[in-house]
Amino acid sequence: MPVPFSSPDPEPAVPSRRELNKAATRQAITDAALGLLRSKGPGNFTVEDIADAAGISRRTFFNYFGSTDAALASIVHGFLDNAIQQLRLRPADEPMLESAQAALVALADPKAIAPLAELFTLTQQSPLMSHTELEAWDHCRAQVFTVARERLAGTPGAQDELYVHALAGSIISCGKAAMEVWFNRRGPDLSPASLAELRKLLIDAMALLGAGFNTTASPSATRSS
Amino acid sequence: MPVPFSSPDPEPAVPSRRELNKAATRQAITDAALGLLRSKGPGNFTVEDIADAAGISRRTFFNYFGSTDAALASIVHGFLDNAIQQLRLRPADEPMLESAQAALVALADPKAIAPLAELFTLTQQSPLMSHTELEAWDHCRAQVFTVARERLAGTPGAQDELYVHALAGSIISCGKAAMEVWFNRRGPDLSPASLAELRKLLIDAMALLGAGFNTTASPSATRSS
DNA sequence: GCACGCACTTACACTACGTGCAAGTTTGCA
DNA sequence: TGCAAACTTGCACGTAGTGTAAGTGCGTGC
Repeated sequence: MPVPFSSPDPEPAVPSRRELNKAATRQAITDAALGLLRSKGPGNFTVEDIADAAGISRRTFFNYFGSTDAALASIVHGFLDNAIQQLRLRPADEPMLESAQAALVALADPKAIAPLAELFTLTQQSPLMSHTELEAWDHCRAQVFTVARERLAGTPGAQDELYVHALAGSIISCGKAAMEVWFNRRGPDLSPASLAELRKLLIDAMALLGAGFNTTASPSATRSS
Repeated sequence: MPVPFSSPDPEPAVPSRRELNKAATRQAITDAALGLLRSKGPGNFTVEDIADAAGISRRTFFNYFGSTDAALASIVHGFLDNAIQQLRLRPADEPMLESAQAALVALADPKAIAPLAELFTLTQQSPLMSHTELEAWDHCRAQVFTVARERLAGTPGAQDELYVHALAGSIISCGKAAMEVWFNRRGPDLSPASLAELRKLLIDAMALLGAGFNTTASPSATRSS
């Protein structure tokens, strides 16, 4: 407490004590959940275990998350929300596929992807995570849909609901596909070479989509480095 | 019954009494679940309610399905399994997107789509169904992946895991998009005109995918009849 | 036709989930 | 300092889902 005045923190909209407490509790919960996932494996711990590890009551856990899955999926949500943020930063007149490519590549960074990679490797072999993870991706799809609809509002021939829905869904599917292939190949490897491969996979996936999956007409898309 | 011998039913591998009983119970459960969904709305009935309505014990319900959601999602599974069957019937040298188009259009038939349409309209406004429905679509995606991998085994430039994963995911996404747009527009309408529109949406969605979402280069894709 | 074995159903018990409620505690504000 | 709102907590309750052991119906070999 160096400053006697109101704002020791130069952040916008001065985060109040309450907000900081809530954020800390939230973080403590996800940390505890991830720790238990590491030590006991998926499905082998209860909400009470998480609450104890986080130093809160069982009831309070449910004030933050609806289930253990939801607590863990918040990691995926964090990553994908970040991706959406990147997507919104792209110029509005850029083609959607290029924007998606850029947003995803920006996220292929150790800092952002490390928790996701660990979560993925810890839950890969068990279908216990699938529920909420699928929901997280679908939530992201809905947000891509919103962004795409805003952008294409004035584009002739693309104002169709069908076009926007299909595009958003396909972008998400290709992003998922790239990540899945990467995890299958590299596991929890976060080395620069591995991340470079992820970036290439993401770019290639979007290129495939843009080329309509025509293998004959995609010069630099399907071959590895 | 023209034959006095063992098989009055010309089906393969004579379904035994046990199998018939199981199938009947399974059907009774899904019927009961759908009925309760109609009368009470999503989330307003329990497993015990379903079991009572189906004339079985609560425990037996769990011998067939893991949750109420799963019981209802079996309808979606039935539809999508049917679609996969149609897909497998297509000639192996046909382009995947055309096969998918054909398989989906073959399913745009009142008989096959009626239960799906009702389920969809009953659960549309509530997210209670999303879990298992997303899983059903993802299960279908995995099967499309398998079919695609088998087909493209010898195709040069397409042997990539990435290509097959991205293709399968995108096909599913576009199929979902077409159905979603159709339900949003038509609700539970199963008239020939409505089904014709669904077929058109499915065809258009696959065409969009095949054209790489290039609006400029898709002559007959995005306009309604 | 009869009895044995297996598949299936059922009741019971138990753990864990998720939520409403009515306290108690902390924070923001006058 | 004192009050109000936000937040945490313990308690109670209904429901989900599973292990187990006993009962019932079906297929099979004798």
